Amino acid sequence: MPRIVDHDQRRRELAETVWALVREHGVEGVNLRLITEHSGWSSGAIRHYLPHREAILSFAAQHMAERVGARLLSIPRTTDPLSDFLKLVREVLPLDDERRAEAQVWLAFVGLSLSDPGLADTQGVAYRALNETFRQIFEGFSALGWTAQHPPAAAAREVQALIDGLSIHLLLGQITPNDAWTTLETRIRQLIQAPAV
Amino acid sequence: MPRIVDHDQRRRELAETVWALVREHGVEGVNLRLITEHSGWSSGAIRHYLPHREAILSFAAQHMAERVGARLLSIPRTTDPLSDFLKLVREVLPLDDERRAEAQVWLAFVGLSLSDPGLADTQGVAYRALNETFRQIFEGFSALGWTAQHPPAAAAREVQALIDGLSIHLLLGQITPNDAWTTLETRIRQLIQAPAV
Amino acid sequence: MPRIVDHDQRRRELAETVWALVREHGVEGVNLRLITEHSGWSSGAIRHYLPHREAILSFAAQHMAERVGARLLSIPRTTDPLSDFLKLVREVLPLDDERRAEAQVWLAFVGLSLSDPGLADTQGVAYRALNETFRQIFEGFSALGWTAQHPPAAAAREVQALIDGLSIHLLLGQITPNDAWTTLETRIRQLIQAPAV
Amino acid sequence: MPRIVDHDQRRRELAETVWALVREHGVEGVNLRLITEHSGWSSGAIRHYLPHREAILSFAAQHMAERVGARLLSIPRTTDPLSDFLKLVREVLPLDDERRAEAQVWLAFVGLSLSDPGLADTQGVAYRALNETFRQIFEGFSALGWTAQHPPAAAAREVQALIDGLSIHLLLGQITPNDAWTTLETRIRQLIQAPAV
DNA sequence: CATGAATGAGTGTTCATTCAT
DNA sequence: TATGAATGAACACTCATTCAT
Repeated sequence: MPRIVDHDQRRRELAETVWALVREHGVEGVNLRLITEHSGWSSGAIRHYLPHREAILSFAAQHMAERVGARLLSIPRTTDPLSDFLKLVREVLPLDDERRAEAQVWLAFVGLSLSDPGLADTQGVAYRALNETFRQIFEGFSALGWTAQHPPAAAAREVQALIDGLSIHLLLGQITPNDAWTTLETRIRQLIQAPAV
Repeated sequence: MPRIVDHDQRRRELAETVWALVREHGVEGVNLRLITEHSGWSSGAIRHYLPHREAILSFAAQHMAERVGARLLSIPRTTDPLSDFLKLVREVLPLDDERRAEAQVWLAFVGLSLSDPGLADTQGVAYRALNETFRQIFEGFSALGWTAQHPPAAAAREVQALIDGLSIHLLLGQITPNDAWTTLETRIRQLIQAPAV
Repeated sequence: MPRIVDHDQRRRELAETVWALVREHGVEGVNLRLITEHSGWSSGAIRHYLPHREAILSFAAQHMAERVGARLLSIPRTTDPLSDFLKLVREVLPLDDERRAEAQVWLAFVGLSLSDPGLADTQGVAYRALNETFRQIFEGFSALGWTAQHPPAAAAREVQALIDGLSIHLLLGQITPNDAWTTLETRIRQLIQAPAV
Repeated sequence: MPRIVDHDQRRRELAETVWALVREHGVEGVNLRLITEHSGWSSGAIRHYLPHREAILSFAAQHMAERVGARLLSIPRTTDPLSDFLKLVREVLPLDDERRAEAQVWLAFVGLSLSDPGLADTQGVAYRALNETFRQIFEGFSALGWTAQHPPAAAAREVQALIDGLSIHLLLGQITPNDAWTTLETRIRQLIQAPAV
């Protein structure tokens, strides 16, 4: 009997190699030679798990979205929902190196997804997942009477746009992590205000 | 006697071909064969004006930024500065087909600029030019006493992030032009409020 | 205790899969992946019976020749030798779908055998076996005084060439089964004529 | 101005290299590396004239058919039509090395054409061109009253099948050039008989 | 200025074969 | 016996770039 292999585990391992290469060379700069060299696998072995380049990149993009999503879910809830929300938002902004790496991969794939319907799907799913999360949170605040004038969907939309816009500017090195965070936090605190007792 | 040719005019003509190709094939999908076929020029002729692929793409990105910048400058000033500002902001959001095309090119290049220092420069210049424009406008409002609590730089930063984030979501087809504009306009009107007399 | 397996039976089963694939993809289009998929065997299992691709193809060609030969031998003899001969000849012309499939495999291998000595051997053996059969038959007619002027060997040669030529033209779709059969039958009836009493 | 090149001349030159390689390695054994090595051209140069492997092989097959056709047309007519016809037929049988080489290429392509519609077309055209030539010749004999019982179309069909069958057997080394020629000549002389005066 | 022929390294992908299990 | 993971050379093809004309 041949060795038994967890195909999905292998794919996830490979995705991490791909992320690193995407950061360094851009998505289109990632080729199979680089992947074989950095992953230590032969091209044939890779093919067992992901049949071609497109599948490799697509899986890497998808797995990245899943990883971020999973991390958001793992944030513990406290008795302070505003603080919880700020913590969650902090998880997606590229304020430190790890998150910056993730965002680089995200932006590289977003740029490509404009002319690649497959990647566009992946990006769409990721957008909607986060949007839904935000909307539910704002509905929670709304139920508490904490968001006077903003409909939850509009607030979710605005915060998400602000996050993605600030992310780009952070990645381009045009704003500092501090400014980005202040901008976002200030706006969120405006949107969500506990009613005076 | 060599024919007299306006090199820069030629380059600009070429850039328009490149934009169209970037939209259809993505930046990395643009190759010289496509450019020769769609521009009607031979590869050798192209070489006279832009020596290699990188220069072609870089010029196309730069010229795009300049075109948008020029359009913003051409907006006439009226006696209603808020309305002027909203008009200006509308010019950069991808709400119609023309602007959408521009934004596609922009985002394609942004995605690439993460792993390409040359393009990153171009994007940085474009960012700072717009940021400066916004800041000056907000300073104008500030001088009028129309922006109570927001420092001009912070307001400019926020609006610019909102624009770029909404642009991405528009390009990805995740929000409607209407929602995008409402989100942006509402926020700008919050930031800029004429003091009660 | 190892399972007892009839190796030759397995090989013959495999050959039938290979024939089908040869018809659809051409000899060179047949690869191990296709064979594993269509035979339901793993590549390792195949290897037990036929060590490599060349052996697989060679066996398939050989087994095809044997199958045709066996069918010819199984034709019952009657008291009418001319009719028997015509029946035999009908068995090798690709006039119906089954025989057409056989002939396709034959021709595919013939085309290859020009640059593959191993296959050429197989084709040579098949040629000589049929030639011998034909010669003996013509010698029979000769003994009966039914073939006035044609030496048996020459007649065998001509009929065999006619069969193979017509087969190619049938396979290429350039003549109809009817025309092919008429051509062959007419010629055979000329070659073999019962003497007037 | 770049060097001016006769594309078709180049293609014909290339075809000769391809023929030699087909003879040695079989059609499927011909790869671009071999072609570049034996033609002395770079792969890119080849691409200028024939865009991919399929086009190279297809052109080689087609050009071979055209070459044989042209040679048949160049045979001078004499006052002895039977002798002319025998001369023409000799031109297509692989009796000497040059014609043998041609026939090898032909057979290799025929074998492939069964699973390749494009090549099948080429082979069909070649078949019909020769068939038409033969039929017209037999009609000429018929008009002279030299072919008593055989309809021209049937005679053409038979001779063509005989030629192709004998060609295969010659290529497979199963008959001698002498036997092949005797078989064919004898049969043709039977089909075409000047009426007794 | 302009052409397009020519280069050849580099790409993704295929595939027969090996071999640990 | 049998599996299928793993190998890596080979393949057709692409492409930015060079350069003689």
